[in-house]
Amino acid sequence: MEYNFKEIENKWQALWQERGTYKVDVDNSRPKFYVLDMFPYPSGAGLHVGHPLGYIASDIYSRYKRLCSYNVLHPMGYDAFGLPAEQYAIQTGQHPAVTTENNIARYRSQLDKIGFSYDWDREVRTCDPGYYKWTQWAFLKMFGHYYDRTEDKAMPIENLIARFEKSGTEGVDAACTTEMTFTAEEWAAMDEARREEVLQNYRLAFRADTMVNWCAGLGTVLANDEVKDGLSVRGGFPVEQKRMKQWLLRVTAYAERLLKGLDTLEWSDSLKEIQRNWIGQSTGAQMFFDVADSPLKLEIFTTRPDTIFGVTFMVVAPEHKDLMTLTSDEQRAAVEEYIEQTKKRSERERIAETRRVSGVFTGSYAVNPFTDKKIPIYVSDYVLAGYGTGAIMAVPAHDSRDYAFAKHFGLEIIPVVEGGDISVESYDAKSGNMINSGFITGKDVKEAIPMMFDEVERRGLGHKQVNYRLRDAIFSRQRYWGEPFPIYYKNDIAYPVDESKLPVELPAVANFTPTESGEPPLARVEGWEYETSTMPGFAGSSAYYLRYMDPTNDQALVSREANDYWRNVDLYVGGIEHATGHLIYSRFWNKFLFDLGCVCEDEPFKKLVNQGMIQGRSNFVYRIKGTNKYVSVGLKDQYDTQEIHVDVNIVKNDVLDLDAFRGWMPEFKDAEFVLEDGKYICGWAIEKMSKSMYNVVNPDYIVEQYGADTLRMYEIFLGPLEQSKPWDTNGIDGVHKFLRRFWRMFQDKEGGFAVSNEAATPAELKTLHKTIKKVTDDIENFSFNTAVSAFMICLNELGGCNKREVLEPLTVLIASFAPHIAEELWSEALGHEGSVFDAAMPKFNPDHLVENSFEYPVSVNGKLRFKKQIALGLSPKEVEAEVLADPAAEKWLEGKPVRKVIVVPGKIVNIVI
RNA sequence: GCGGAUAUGGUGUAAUUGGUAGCCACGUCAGACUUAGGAUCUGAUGCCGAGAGGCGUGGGGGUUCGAGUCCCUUUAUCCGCACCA
Repeated sequence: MEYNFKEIENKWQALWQERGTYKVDVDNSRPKFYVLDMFPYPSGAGLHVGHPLGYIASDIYSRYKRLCSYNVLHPMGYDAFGLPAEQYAIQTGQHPAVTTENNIARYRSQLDKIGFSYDWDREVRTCDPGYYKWTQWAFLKMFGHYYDRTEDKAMPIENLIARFEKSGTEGVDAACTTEMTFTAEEWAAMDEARREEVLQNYRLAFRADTMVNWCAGLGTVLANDEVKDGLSVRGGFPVEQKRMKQWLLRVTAYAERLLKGLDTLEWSDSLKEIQRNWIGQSTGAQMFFDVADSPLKLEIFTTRPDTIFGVTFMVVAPEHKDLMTLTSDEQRAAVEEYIEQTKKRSERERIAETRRVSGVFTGSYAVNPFTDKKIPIYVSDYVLAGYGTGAIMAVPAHDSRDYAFAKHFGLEIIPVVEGGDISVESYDAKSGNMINSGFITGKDVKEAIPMMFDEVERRGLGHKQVNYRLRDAIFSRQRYWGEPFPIYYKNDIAYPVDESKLPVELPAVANFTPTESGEPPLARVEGWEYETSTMPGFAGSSAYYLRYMDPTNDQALVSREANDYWRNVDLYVGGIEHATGHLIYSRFWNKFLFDLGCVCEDEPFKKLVNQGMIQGRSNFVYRIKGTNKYVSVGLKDQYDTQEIHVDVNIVKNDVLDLDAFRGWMPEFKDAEFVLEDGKYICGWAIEKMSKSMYNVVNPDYIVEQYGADTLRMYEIFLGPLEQSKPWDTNGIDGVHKFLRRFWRMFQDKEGGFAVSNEAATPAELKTLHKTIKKVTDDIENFSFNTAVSAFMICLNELGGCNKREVLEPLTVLIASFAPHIAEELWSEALGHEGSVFDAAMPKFNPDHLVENSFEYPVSVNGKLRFKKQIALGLSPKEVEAEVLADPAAEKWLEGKPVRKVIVVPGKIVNIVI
């Protein structure tokens, strides 16, 4: 009986569905384990062979945990709202609701073919009203809360109002956009509009007039993580800075907790580092500089208060709030022109011209509080309005940007730290002795910094301050395909929709295209009485892992019972591209819900594994220029050729199928070839997998040709999970061959299933238990590629062994990787009823590994070494004699039977007991 | 510029974590069987050399009895941040 993977896979996929094999529920008698994949955007292109890698890895782990008798939650859903889905709809001229539905159906059929263990009863779609009700609900909660720094958590906005009524801002320490001070009387005197304006300064979801990333190509604003190098991540359209009134989430309120929480997570160091950089914490001093002949004080932020004796000028950002006040009449025209110029420069230009020095003197002077010298105040766009206070104290001797600026404008440069040569360049290092610096002269920089913090505070010049690079997330999009805001307006005051009225459903419209002006599509809907922007893509994906726990609950996002049991995600598998987007927002969202007492864990994703990207491997043919003749790669240098991508599906092991090539496209119909060794060998290169490079491999095709089990095992056999690597269909035969061999082990010579009940030999048991140990260790370490190797070694060693005692545990062991074949063999060849996944993971028994090596202490040449055993220039026999005569070794070996002493000449000693 | 990662045969990779580098596959070569096939099985396969032997983990240095692994330095590639004070 041949290994008919098609029949087996269809049979078991149907049976799993019929029996509800992967359905899970809260079961307090068993420990839970939650394995989550980052749910996909159902794009129009469908899955290519790279997409399922992470799903396969998490599926292996889920099945393994289940075999270890955990109650495993392993759900799947669709991130269906947002730009990608909408862009696809616009491109194809169909309604996003229709394309989304179609794309989901296609994804589902592709996923089903691979044989995943998802509990599809728990599927969520972010575009379902029943789902986005809870996205809107969370938004309302954020609207109704502020972040209290004293309590270090989110608190109801009513508490803040009560405090304002009682004592104004006195004693209030809350996260806000701009610091405010007012009394209870002043609060009482405010009208409703003014009060709401004040509250928006504190709400965790708030509306503000701020500089935003405006993308005309997409017709919407974007969050910082959706912009890269001045271009939109989706579509690559230019992005400009524009002042607009937008909804934002006060993510910055959680900056410190987001940073600290990282230490508790089992994430890769590189991913944690990306998040740390994104949050960008820096400790420094917030200080006030007096402005000469003015009541104004200039507030700055610096991480190097030690260099204050070297401050020779100040710089403010073009958008600085006090700039016009600082500007003298003589300089007014020049400054105004500079501001105008800055506005015109796009984000891209600013990035491109990073090192170009520009700026204008404001006409005012500040006073250096430590030297009492008058120093000029400049405006320049190298100072950013959005970071710190939008103003800096410039220390040209020790900051390369200040240095360039000082050189350009001929300003004084005073060195205050020893080291470097400031006639050539600034000395930026944070080490060396202070010079020219009054009371800190002679101190090291590391000592001087804390001394200056103290001195600044003692003199009342300012205080120590922690700053973050992280910005509040822009939360509105001028697009159609997203969650509507549960907000309506009266006299431009925002009011929340009552919770009982949720969800506010997205209206069906015929025209959903964005507009150039930024007027959202919903503004065209007659009778639409709510906010016309919609929420961004990350809104729906921020709490989906909670919804899987209790997907149909219409009373709560997740019930207390379900959340108490499933808690948070034990293993999260997905791409690293979400490091600064989804993975920050989700953590923020979860921490907020945690503060409210809605969820029981502070962090959503305990362990996270980033699968590497699977790239394409393109093939090329070489056309001799001006002809229809193609030359094999080894001979191409003898001709003047042109490289042409050729479909990888008509190439096998880099050998071109000539007939298939002639039939591929009309222009190749009469192609002629210059062969080498009778073959046409193609060139190859690693590139992104994309249609235009003809290197896309569809998983459906692989499943058709080799079966899902082969696809699953081959994907992970390609290399380490976390590493990026190219897909190469060559080589898949090795894995397929392995599965066929495994299948044949259960058969007799006539080809019928027959397993022997004969007892296994010690050698067979040794192989089996070595494999159990290796494979379970490898799964725990996500080293799936080496686990597959271990299976292959196992079969090589077992030869034709067909004993039940060996095959039965092997079948369970392999079931996580190749579930279909395991199920079939489990029931048909081994005669079990029910699923192999109701069995238990085979237990490793070290007794079967007869030979064990141990380290032991030994003295050689008078030196006692405990770590490893060393023999210097001795023959094996001499070492053996010496080792056995060694009192330390003797003591260590006491009572242990010595089987063998292994000596690698002159090098190693191992004792086998 | 700052931060992170990677570098091993023709190819993908492995290495008990400092102990005989190249496991397992692909490919290639040779052989067996054969209904001639993209089936199955067996063997060989890092490089140089006829051989003994020598050389070999991007380059250079170091620690060590011993380094793919640790340290310093350098190069290349990829990723993240980027005028962040």
